Amino acid sequence: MAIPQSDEFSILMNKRPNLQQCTDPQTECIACPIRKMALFRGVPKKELGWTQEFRDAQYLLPARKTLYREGDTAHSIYTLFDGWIILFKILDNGKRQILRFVLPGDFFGFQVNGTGAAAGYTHGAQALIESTLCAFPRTRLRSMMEKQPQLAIGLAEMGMHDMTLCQHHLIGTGRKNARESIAFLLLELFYRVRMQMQNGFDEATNSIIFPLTQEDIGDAIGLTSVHVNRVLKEMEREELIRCQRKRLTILDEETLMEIGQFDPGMIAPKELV
Amino acid sequence: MAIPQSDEFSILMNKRPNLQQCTDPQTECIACPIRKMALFRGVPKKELGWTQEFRDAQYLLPARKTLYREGDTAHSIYTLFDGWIILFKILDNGKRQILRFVLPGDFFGFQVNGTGAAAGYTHGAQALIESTLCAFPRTRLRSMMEKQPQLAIGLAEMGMHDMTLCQHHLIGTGRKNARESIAFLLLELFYRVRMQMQNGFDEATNSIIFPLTQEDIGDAIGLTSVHVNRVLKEMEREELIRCQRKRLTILDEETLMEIGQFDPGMIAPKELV
DNA sequence: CCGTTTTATTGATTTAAATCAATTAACGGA
DNA sequence: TCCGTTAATTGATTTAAATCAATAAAACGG
Repeated sequence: MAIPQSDEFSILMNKRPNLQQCTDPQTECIACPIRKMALFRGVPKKELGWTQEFRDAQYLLPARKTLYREGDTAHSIYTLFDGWIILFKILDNGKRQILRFVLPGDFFGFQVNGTGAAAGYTHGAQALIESTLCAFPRTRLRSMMEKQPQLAIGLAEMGMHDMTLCQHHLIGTGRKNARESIAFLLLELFYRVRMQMQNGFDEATNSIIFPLTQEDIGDAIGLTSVHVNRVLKEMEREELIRCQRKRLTILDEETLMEIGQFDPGMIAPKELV
Repeated sequence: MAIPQSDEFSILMNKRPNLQQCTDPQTECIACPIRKMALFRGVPKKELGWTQEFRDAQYLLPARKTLYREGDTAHSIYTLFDGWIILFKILDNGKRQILRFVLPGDFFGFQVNGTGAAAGYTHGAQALIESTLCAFPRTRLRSMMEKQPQLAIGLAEMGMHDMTLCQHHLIGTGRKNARESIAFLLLELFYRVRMQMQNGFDEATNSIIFPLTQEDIGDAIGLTSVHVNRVLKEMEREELIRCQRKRLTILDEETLMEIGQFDPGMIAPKELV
């Protein structure tokens, strides 16, 4: 299947040196296995033909590479097809705050400052592991939504879900101690990977792929990597978790949920009505 | 002008004992002065007639009263017409995290767990000062959006704006110290009140109405009221601000912006495209 | 496989903010 | 205007987490 190269494509490739176009895209939108949880969840299958037209192309972003930086001109919005991406912001003092962990099916890149051609991303985006992205030109987003109101509703619903996660992170950094906050984050990511990543979860060992460094964890919840390490080590000594070799194993889910005040329902996707 | 009492009205009045219906609503939706920044921003004026039909009624919520608690059945979504409301969550340990400050024109009450009749609010809502609300029955939200896609786009845009604020709060609690975090919050609220509240801003003194207690400030950014007090006092000694008698005066905006790493553009309402 | 660069780990010390504890000031209602 | 309650203020002390510092262990790129 050939995907036509739009104008946006060449722009995108110039501006995003780390991207490689997928020569053999894995799916058409209509058959997309993650569609049910993604932006197009509410869009009837027969309508998905035109989604394909809007879509720019599928791209591959290698592990640890930057997709865009804060302030970069925002040409595209993205759906993550496969992989793991972080959105973050660097402060004046050099510290980094991770704003969001993007997993397959999640939609990102729509938060910008300014409008039209002057729109610039409010945050940076970087891959933790090799990731496959579907890119949609921003310029067509509004007409897409006008053509298919379900899309706007879907966008609002996803926004609501992201908001819930952001608020829980806020609670974590604001009103929980390191142990509680880390327990919550580990469980959140564990449940999300289990739901969203085809190959991320290993049922036999109750473990997930976990590409975060201890510094990443710290930057997500406002701690130093040193302190994250101490807390993780203690949790390992208590046989609550095992966190090694880019794999996170949950050994005592119940206790961990109590510590983190975590309930899977809290992070389940929401419907608007 | 008589507003018909819907079924939802009686439900609402039973479930929300603090609410009083406005006998003389201040405006029809079509003439609403805050519409331009609210949910109906994008809706053409000639279409606003039906908004009126969807709207339940206008209500008055006295100062310091609770509108709803976390877990309460979610019958309505709200637009704040006038006043000041906080959305918050109480943790197991009794601590409170303020999630959002709602100012006139803001839309809230749509974050729920569960669907349909089982939907319950994920957070509590309480008035800081006497507030006037427009209530819309949740059950009609989807049909409203299908009738008027602009509404869904507007909702997505407002969600994006709220998300930006939430992310900035996350940065504040996660990666800023008390002084920086407080400076940012004061400026954010100062700018928002100036933009959103007709009577909130006094140009002569460069001050705003500021009904937060020092405990509220602390609960918003993850500090104790004792520490908030010390930082505020120091800022007053430095002639950066004056914060007394429910009024906040900004004396040295420039320095304060530097301390808080604040830029008004960061919190400006965003457009989706 | 090997040198290089990141990450993880652990100990010693410091510090920003919490906690504990009183007072004083302001506010709201009778 | 008085009284009871809530909010603000200030000092003394403790503590969770940061910082500083030094290896050890993994991961990576040829």
